[in-house]
Amino acid sequence: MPPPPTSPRRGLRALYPPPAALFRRHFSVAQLPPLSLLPPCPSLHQIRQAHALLVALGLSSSRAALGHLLAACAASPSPSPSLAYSRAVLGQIDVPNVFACNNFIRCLARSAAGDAAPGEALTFYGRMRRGSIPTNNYTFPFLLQACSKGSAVVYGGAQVHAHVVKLGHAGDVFVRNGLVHFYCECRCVGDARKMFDELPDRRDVVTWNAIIAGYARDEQVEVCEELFATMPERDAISWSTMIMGYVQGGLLEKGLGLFREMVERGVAVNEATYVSVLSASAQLGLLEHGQFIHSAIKAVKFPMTITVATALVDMYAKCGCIALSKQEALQLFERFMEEGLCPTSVTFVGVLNACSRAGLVNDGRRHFDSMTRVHGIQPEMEHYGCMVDLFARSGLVAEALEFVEGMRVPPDPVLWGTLLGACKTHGLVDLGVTIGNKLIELEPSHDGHYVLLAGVYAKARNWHNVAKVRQLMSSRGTSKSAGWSLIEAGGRVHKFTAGDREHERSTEIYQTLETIGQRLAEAGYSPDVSCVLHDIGEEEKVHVMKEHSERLAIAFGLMVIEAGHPIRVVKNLRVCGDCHEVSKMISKVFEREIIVRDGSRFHHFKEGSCSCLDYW
DNA sequence: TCGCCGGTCT
Repeated sequence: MPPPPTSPRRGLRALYPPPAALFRRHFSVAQLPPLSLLPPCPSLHQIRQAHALLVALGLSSSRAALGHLLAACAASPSPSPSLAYSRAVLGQIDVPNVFACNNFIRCLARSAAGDAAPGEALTFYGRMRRGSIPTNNYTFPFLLQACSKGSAVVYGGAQVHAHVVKLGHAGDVFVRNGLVHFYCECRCVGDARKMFDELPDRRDVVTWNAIIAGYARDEQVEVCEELFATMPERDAISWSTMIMGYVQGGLLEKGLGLFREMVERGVAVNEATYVSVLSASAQLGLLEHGQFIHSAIKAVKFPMTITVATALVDMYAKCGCIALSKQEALQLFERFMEEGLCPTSVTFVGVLNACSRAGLVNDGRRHFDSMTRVHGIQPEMEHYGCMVDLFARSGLVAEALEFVEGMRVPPDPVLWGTLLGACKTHGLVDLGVTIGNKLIELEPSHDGHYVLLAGVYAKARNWHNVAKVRQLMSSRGTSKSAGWSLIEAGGRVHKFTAGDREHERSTEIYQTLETIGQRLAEAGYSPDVSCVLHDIGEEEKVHVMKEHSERLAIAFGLMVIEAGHPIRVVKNLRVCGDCHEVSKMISKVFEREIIVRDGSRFHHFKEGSCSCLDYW
């Protein structure tokens, strides 16, 4: 009888000897084949596969191998969900060496700022010192990165600085850059500058970029400009940092101008630049500009990374024009999910924010759910904020409150502020008063809280308590910041305050306001004075409101901005209800698109409606 | 094994 044919299984087994034996034959332990096969940014799944191979190879307790596994965790694109895993890996090493420890600190440093993990890095460093595990120059950049994450570790960072000096690493450029970044991050740009000035020959382009970023964060744009002009060499990051400096300092047009210069000079535009410029477009509400950048990204076939996609989602969410593209952000999100990109927690802020602005309650619920359940992303305050805003604007105040109850962290003042805004809008006086008083207690010098609380009372026409809140505010030494509106025309910035008569064309402006008033009255407008918090007569209130700064700016815009072009106004405070209504009507009656960026969001007034869907 | 920039809730 002939022997039975070899089954495929047996054939395979013949081809592949047990992996451990194969690998032992071809590689030494130091070469760590399973780990060297990992891609540069491995997913947790890929890391686990490599780990399984290590076990099969009998390397599951090798200090070197486990150290490399930790390095892979640190480089993983989603370190936060794998933190438990990193801890477990570290726990497998009897006596961790400096390499393993450094990479574990890096894992901790890379987790979300709100987590306890960055703080834990300092504790862990302390254990290293006490356990006589040596530290090296690699330890400190990671440790400082962790310190930069949370304000709770500011003093820890200063202690780390002392250790850097004591242990002789103060000359290391990487360590110095970490310190400059750390001081900038905790708003001590002066200390960062000391580091920067101290050893001029221990600086590289990163040091310059870091200090420019520090001044940018501090809104000291002139210093940024000076440093940018004098730095010995610039890379793409220098350019995008300077662009960001302009954007954060409110000099948005200048930022976009520098971007143009960068492109003209042939500096390679990188991911950060696209993100900066998209952010500038978003903040300016320049939908068309943002779309132009989007098409440029497509034209040069720039890789659609998660970061770029997120910036696009953010831009579309913020610029959302009424019918045109309010759901573009969500469509984009769906599309890149289909392409298999892995969203980050920031992506979800953009997505949830888009849902909130578009009033899409069910989509918001669905995305929030998939974020936590499918992607394992722990919600942060920003996500909660979007959800609360979403519920509140849809009138689901009870659900908003229930949601707050179920949060894993206590609400921050911003979130309470969202709820207070909802109380004002929906006329929930009792709840509004409770929250308002709580907020004033939390942040007594924040003028916005008093204004909102007074607004709650004003809505109920309780002028007595409106006056009491105003008194309380002044007795605390807090005053309502003066409102102003800006408009750009003829290459100049024109600034208006309420009732302003300083402008050279003031007479014409007030005549235009009269004309506006007449035409709106013909269209059926009647003023809503509930936003005026002074205890004055109704007639006087109408008068005060009529001269709000944005009305002067819009009137001026109607005079000088060519027909067919939108009127763009930037205002520091939030738009009042009546100015909002008036702007809507002007957009219809005068057939003019008006774009007002107020203290909290954009309002695109077009054909009688507003992109904020009347909730802000 | 490293650092700098960029996207986030009223």
